[in-house]
Order: sequence, then structure tokens, then C-alpha cells
Amino acid sequence: MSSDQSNSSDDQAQPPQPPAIPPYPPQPYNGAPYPPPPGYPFYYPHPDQNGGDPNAPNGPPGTYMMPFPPPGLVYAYPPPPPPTQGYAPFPPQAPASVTRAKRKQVKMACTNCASACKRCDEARPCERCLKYGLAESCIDGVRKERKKGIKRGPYKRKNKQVAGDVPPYAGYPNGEAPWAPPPEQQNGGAPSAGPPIPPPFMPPEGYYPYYYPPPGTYAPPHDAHANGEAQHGQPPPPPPPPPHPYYPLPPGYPQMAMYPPYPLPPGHLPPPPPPASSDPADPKNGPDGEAAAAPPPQAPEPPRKKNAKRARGGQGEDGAGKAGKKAKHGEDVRNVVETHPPVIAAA
DNA sequence: GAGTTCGGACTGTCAAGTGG
DNA sequence: CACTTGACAGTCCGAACTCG
Ligand SMILES: [Zn+2]
Ligand SMILES: [Zn+2]
Repeated sequence: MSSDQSNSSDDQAQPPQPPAIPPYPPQPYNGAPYPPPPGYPFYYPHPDQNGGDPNAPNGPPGTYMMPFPPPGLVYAYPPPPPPTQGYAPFPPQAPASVTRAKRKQVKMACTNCASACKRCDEARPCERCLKYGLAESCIDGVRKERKKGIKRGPYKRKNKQVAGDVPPYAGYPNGEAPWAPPPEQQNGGAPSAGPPIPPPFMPPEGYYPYYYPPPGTYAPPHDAHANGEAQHGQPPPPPPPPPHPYYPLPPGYPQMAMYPPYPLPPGHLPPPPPPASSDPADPKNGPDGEAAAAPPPQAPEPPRKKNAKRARGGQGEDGAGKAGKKAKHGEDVRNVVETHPPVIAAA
């Protein structure tokens, strides 16, 4: 919740955050053009790129997320002309700098912070323990020794990228562009004859391409099986939401900045207005917040699947690495820590 | 609303594997 | 032996939950 950000209940005060981008003002749907008013970009930050990280130095995501983007809108960048209203556009140079800063971890969290899964610092007692009056129990944990003798099999050698070499965009339906350039171009050789084929369509880092079917057609509903990801042999695959159901834009296509007025088809709900929030920078103050109760027809890929009821014993994608530390949560250790009433005002 | 819990994304580190 | 790769072990974000 915003409690983490706003009142920093148990974390240290966050550094001053960049100015939040004002939310897209709620507007009742009245058959008017679906997209945001002029000046509102259809930026769609990649979930892993600064998605939802208000602490990211590149600024909060704060991007207008559409339940489903309007057909005809082909691509989500570059930024439109500066808005006439006071709403901040995405920084023009954003695509180049959307690389999210890595989260910095302390080498060893104190036992209290570790058991509470909260941020620690190098000091002992750490800031959080001081805040909660746990200074005397603020000690470093003991790091387990890494397992040895684990066989790995042959390594996959990554073919090194030469400078200027453009990696294939991994977001295509089959992982490769359907219009691969001829071999001579791929090898960097001089184009033999005919018009040069434009380079692969590459979105700036952190952005999805959007290519929408012509008016009159609609994006297919999300289908976990169609994504080619959820089939690990398990019958009910935990639905990793597909990146998006649309198709990449072939090179040479003109970009459409905004699609023409387009009334919603009958039966489609208008986009839910963003909830009136006191914290515009809060990443979940987007459509994500409502997603649990009433998922919008074509919700874009959530930055993180957090809406499901908590299920115990899940494994992350790096879960293999966590196999040995499953006793992490769900033990009483935490009670010793966080059940402790905050003694902030004890003085 | 404030505080707590904890799933899982993310990071750091280092052993195993590879190439020169 | 230096470097790369892969995965273990850890941190901690942030949503869900609980409590007063
Ligand atoms: Zn600590
Ligand atoms: Zn501590």
C-alpha cells in the first residue's frame, strides 16, 4: 500500500522522490474518442523496466496504463508534442534512460530485518532496529555456506554481440521476426540489390510495440495457452499474462500517433477511471487496483501478479534457488520482530 | 489507517564449466 | 588461470492481510 511509501512505517525515509506525474484525469466515457486527450502518450513501460518502482531514479512509472489500447494506435513512442495542459509528458529521452537502477542490497541484513523482509543497512544497530527498539538484538545473521559439488552440464555460450549488432526482438510471437532480412544483410554484407530492408523493428528499451488490428477487429482475449509460456506440462498453468495479444509492426509501416475516434463496441466497458488517489505516484493506483474485483476486458500485462490471493508455498522463477530456504517465512521468528509495537514515540 | 505478513522479484556471490 | 555461466542464498519491495 501507499503506507510503505508515504509514512514509511518501518523503512527508513525514502529519499526525495521525483515529482509524480499527475494521473490521467478521470473522465466519464461518453462515446468520445477513446484515447487520452492529446498530449497523453500511450507509453507503456515494461513491467520490469521501472514498473512500479517509485524509488527508481529514473522516476516513477506514472504512466497512463490503458485497460486495452485503442486499435489503430500502432506504437507507443516517440513522445507526442508537449501537452498544453499541466500534465507532464514522459521525458523525451526516456526510452534511452529507462534502464532501471539496480536495487542495492546490504551484504548482510541483521536478523531482525531479515526475518521481517525489510530493508536493513550496514550500521549496527541498523536504522530499523533502532526505530523499533531492537538495537540489542540487531546482529548479523550467519550466512549459509554455498552448496558444493553441484553438477551443471555444459554451458550455453552466449554469442557475443558486436557493437551495432541489433539483437532480435524477443517479443515476437515465435521469438523471431517474421520478416528476417536476407542472409547477406544479416551478415553485415553490402545489400546486393533492390531496396534496402529496414532494420528490425526495435522498440526502445522498456517499451512494447503495439500493432493493432484494423478497425472492426479486436484483440483476442488473453489466452494463457496461446502464450507458449504456460505449458510446462502442468494442466492449470499459473497464468503468466502474455506480453500483449497484438502483433508486431512490420518494418516500413508508418507509425500512427493517434487513431481516429472510435466508439467502444457494445458490451465493452469503458475504461475504469483511475481511482481517486491521494498518492498519484503510487504505481498500483492504476487500473491494477481494480483488477482483482473486476478485471478489465483487456488489461495490459500487470507489472506483477500481485492480485491473486496469497497462496502459500509458491515458487518464483528463481524458485529453484530458494528450494533450500523455504523456512524463510511462516516461522515465528517474525513475530519476535514485527509484532513488536513500534516504540517510536517512546521518548 | 497503521502495522504486519509474506510472495516473489531482484541482487550478490561463487562454484562449475570453458577456452586459451 | 582468467573468464563465463548458472544457480544458490540472500535482500527487500510492495500487495494482502490484520488489528485497534
Ligand atoms: Zn536491520
Ligand atoms: Zn537491525
